Amino acid sequence: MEKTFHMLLYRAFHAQRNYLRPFVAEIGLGSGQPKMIAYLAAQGACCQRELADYFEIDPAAVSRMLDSLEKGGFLTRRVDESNRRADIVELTEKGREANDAWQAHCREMEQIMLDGFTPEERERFAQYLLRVYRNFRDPKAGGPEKSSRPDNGEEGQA
Amino acid sequence: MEKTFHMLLYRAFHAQRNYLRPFVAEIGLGSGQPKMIAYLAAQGACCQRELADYFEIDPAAVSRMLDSLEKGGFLTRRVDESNRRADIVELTEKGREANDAWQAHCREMEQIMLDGFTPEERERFAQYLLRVYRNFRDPKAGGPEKSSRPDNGEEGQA
DNA sequence: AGTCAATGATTGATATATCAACGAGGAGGG
DNA sequence: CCCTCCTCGTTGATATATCAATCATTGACT
Repeated sequence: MEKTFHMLLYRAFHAQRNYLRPFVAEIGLGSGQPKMIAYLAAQGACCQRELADYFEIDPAAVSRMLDSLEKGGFLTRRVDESNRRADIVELTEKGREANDAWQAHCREMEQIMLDGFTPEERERFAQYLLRVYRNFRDPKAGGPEKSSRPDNGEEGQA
Repeated sequence: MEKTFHMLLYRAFHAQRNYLRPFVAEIGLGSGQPKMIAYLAAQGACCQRELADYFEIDPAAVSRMLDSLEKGGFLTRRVDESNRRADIVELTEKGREANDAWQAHCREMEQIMLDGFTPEERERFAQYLLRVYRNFRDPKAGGPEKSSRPDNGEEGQA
């Protein structure tokens, strides 16, 4: 059990999340919020649907996280006048500062987690993770056909 | 942003979780419950503290998940007479059957996610994930040590 | 023994996620 | 023009997770 990939991925992911938790709290964010401000800092203003699509989470989760971030002054929401269903979400200066602090912790974390990895190993590791992600997105369907995974769009977002 | 290890790990982990979700629901379990019954099936009866320690989650989360599993008839709880603070948690037959179904889905998932990986690549990938986990558990404490060689197969952790 | 700290489990408050249902706005076909 | 369908966002119900506080039991020290 300990050596299944399911468990190995669980351990690595949880260790990462547990490492970051105190830093995220110190910045004044909730555990799922840094990725929102990171996307907004990197890609600029966007609608909530784009955030939900990019991180593959439910739009409802985005809605509630942005409520909290907006109340905390990290971002603003305003109606998109060219499509009045959508909101335009944009970072404030406070949001950008929070992102800078978070990125610094992420860089430090990457040094710790990859300690002892050669550049070649880092590259291979990144490729392995990406291949796993792509295998889930585009399964080979070689065996029994499962129709539970309808086609989901393009791969080259952002 | 897309190519940070933080994001790559997030993508791989989420894809795995999203793949498993419909199967877990079909078995009649919640998203965090399969790992509980998997541990109990593999290691035998234990107390709740042991589950919390093994999966590195809060004992409160274990308590509530076991409430649900007990109510669903997947396991039983009884007081440990040799330490009346602790409960002994043990799978029922229904719990073992649920685990069998879950393990089957896990094996199928591993085939999908590692499609195209050679045996050597699988082994390297597993070692990389394990090294990341161990780097988080035992950080090098800041020193510029270049010669760490953590690829020994032994692990005396826990 | 009697006090006090540590341990195992539970409960409450809150954040993150899902799904389902809804309201509001927009796009096309009668 | 109006009706239908689709999209974007929100809200409610529920599951998983955290932290903090509590209760009961155990163990250790005086």
